[in-house]
Amino acid sequence: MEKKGVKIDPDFLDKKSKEFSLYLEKLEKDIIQLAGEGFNISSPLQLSKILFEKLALPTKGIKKTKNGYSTGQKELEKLKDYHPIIAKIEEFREYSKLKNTYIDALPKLADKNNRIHSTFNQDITSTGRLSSTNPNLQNIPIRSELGRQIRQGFISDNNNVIISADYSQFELRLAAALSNDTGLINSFKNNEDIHSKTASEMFNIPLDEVSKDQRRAAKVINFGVLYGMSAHRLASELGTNYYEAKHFIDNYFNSRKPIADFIQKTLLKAEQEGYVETFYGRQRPTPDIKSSNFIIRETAKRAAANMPIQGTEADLMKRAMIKIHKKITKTGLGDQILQIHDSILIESPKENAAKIAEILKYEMENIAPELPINLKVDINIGQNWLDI
DNA sequence: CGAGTCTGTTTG
DNA sequence: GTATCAAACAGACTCG
Repeated sequence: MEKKGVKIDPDFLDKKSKEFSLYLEKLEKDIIQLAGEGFNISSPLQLSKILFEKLALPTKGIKKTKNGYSTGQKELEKLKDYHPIIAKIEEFREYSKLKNTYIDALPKLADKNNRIHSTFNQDITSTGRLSSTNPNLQNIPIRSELGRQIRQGFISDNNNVIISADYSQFELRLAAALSNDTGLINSFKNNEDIHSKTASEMFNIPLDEVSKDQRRAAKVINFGVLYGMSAHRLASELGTNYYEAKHFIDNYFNSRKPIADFIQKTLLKAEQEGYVETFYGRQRPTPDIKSSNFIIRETAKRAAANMPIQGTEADLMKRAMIKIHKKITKTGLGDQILQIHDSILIESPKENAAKIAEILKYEMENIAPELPINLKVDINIGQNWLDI
């Protein structure tokens, strides 16, 4: 992946850069106007003074940092109704982040063939995942519509296509497998909507009576509570009160006994053995589990509960990548160009795409027959990273 | 002036 | 009373 690199479209990114520049200038003008004086919008310290001293916006419920009131996204959201400058600042942050970190940075790193060669570190993370640096190609935007467009700047070479293979619900499937939660395992086997299923069990109602909000709550819980999300944060994410959130969490663990037991077992191991491990034996030491400091100790517990699942995912991905190298690269069909934790990207001549798709799906879905879970892989094919 | 920290934003 | 895990990076800022 490092040697092959991934091709970008510098003309596309240059065009985007100019668009963004124009709009940022306009935003900056508007913000200065609303503030009544010039200042560096990118400086949280200066911005904080403008918002909370000059404009005297309410500070009730605003988090403090070392240097004053916080201007983070969450805090700005609370101020939105008090002043039109807030929305502009949020927009300024979004556009400048995308321009500075991606649109302008990526073309500088390309070689003469317009390919970017990231470094994939194999000995950095505490769970066994890869990490990507210079540039980090594992955090290219996708969640916001504006940011997602940047993916159009990642393209295949002439006559080639990009093929993506993503594990569906990787984390939850691994949690089900490692805890041997037969109910959850069967739900996956039957291809059920897992968030709706969770909601129906949590709220003790039939599957077809699950409301949109109930499904949304179950989804947040499926991703967060597994690793120790507090009732407090769950309440703020769902917009409900603390007691209801606490009730949700209790219900969740009551209806997912095997997962609750698995977490307990993992924590006990961390305390007694001083480490936790993946299904295949990759270890992470857990010295902080015995810390006398509550915050450090509780943080260590959450990290310990998370590691076997995230780490087993990482083990499986690495095993899959080796298999794919053997079946796809060594046979001359195509090259791996990126790995993003639960997802692999291949570049190949377009006439090989169908064959590669078939190999990817089969090899990745059958990478761990020893685990009591069926893995599911989604394949997409396109000319650029936005279309897949 | 360079190294390191802080704040804030991006991803799985 | 404390509270989701795992990463990288830009720009501002501080320190020696």
